[in-house]
Amino acid sequence: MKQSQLFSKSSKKLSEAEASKNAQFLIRGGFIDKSSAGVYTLLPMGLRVLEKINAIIREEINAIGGQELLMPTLIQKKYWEKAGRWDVDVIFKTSSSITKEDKQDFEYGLGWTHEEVITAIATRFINSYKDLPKSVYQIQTKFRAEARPQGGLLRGREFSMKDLYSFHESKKDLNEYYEKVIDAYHKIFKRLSLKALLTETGGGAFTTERTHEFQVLNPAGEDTVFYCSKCNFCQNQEIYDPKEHKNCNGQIESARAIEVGNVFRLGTKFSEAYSLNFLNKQGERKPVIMGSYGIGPTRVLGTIAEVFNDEYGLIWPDAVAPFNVHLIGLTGKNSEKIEKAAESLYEKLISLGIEVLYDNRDLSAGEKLNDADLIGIPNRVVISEKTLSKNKLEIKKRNEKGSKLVDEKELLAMLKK
RNA sequence: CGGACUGUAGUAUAACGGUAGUAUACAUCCUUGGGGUGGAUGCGACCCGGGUUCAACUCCCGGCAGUCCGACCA
Repeated sequence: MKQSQLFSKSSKKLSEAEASKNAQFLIRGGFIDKSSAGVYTLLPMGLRVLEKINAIIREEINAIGGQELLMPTLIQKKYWEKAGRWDVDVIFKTSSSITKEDKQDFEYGLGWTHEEVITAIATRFINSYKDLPKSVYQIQTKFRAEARPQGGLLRGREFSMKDLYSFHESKKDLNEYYEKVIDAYHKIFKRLSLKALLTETGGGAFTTERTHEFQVLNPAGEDTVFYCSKCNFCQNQEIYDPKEHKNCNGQIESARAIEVGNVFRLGTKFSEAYSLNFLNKQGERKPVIMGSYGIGPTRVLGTIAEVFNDEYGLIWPDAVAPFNVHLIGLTGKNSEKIEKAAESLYEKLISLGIEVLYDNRDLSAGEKLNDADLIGIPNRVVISEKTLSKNKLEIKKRNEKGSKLVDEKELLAMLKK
């Protein structure tokens, strides 16, 4: 991608009112654009990052047998009513009926979660113990009428969500799958370079049992967790009980944290509301036992931006960076020569399958270098009069201080790693 | 949803009851050429509705929108 052709531009200043770091850097860098409170456009570069996050999530969820599907966003009133979730604060409702005569049939709520829809669908396909277990997921935009969106991408009214639902014949089978999902989530967050603590918390309205969420320690988080510096003990403030920290002499500390994922044992709440039953081996009719598991990719994007940055801008981890290489031609007096060299390196990197953002704009060195810091691509490669005269290239890692002069061969070897 | 504050060029900001200023971005030109180079010219704005007034971007009321604090948060 040539930077001169990029749809977005970076900007130097942003309203001081925009408090969160992730919003500041993502908006300034041209990754997202704020449309209204809690509602954002993902600009081309932001979408590239999001798609990389999604790809990692898909790989790991597919690996535990999740099958991807896509449910509707417009969900009729009757679905919500069955489980008693039509009159909730967070639901966005269509403001008026489509036809005056047939009002009832045309009331919709925008999907803020999909337990009701997936359960209704499953009644068509799950009838026997032979049909179990099953698990399906989607990555879709969710809508929630949050009273106060805040923290940039951390809490929005419209956001993307990977929601996975599983169906089981027994509690035991659910519990086994629950552990598998926890494993998969650990892998996902590790690949995303996020240190996510498996945290015990309450079950909300679903269940009196404990459930789990994945929390990334960060001051921008809305939750407070208590965790042990030695063992895996970690509890949300909501349920924290120091007596439960046993067999370990580690110190308990508390910190703010961002919830990037959660796992729930739904039990039979929805299967009973929707008569999702199956016949077991003995021919007995039983409600299907369900689980639901969420990760918010846009919130993950915001979290990564919130965690990986310095005073100059973002520092993307390799796995999700919008590009691998930011190639900069510092054109000057000999601009033709430099442009030519940069252009040919650009073509070469592309032919090798390396994702490159090539800054071919006619700007001063300072502007280009500052922009590179703001955008935060992991490898910065500079071609200039100085490097050209030595027949070398300069490479600098965004997360390291010094730069190196190397020849093309060495550069390619470094990038292949 | 309660409380506080704020709405001015694409963006960020200033002043003023009477001609709306600056920076940046953008356009053209000159200059500079490894950390937002310097300069010239140009383009471009008072959230909406009502009220007070000779006159409202400015004061008052209502709406809408935003930010922050709190409550809420599968």
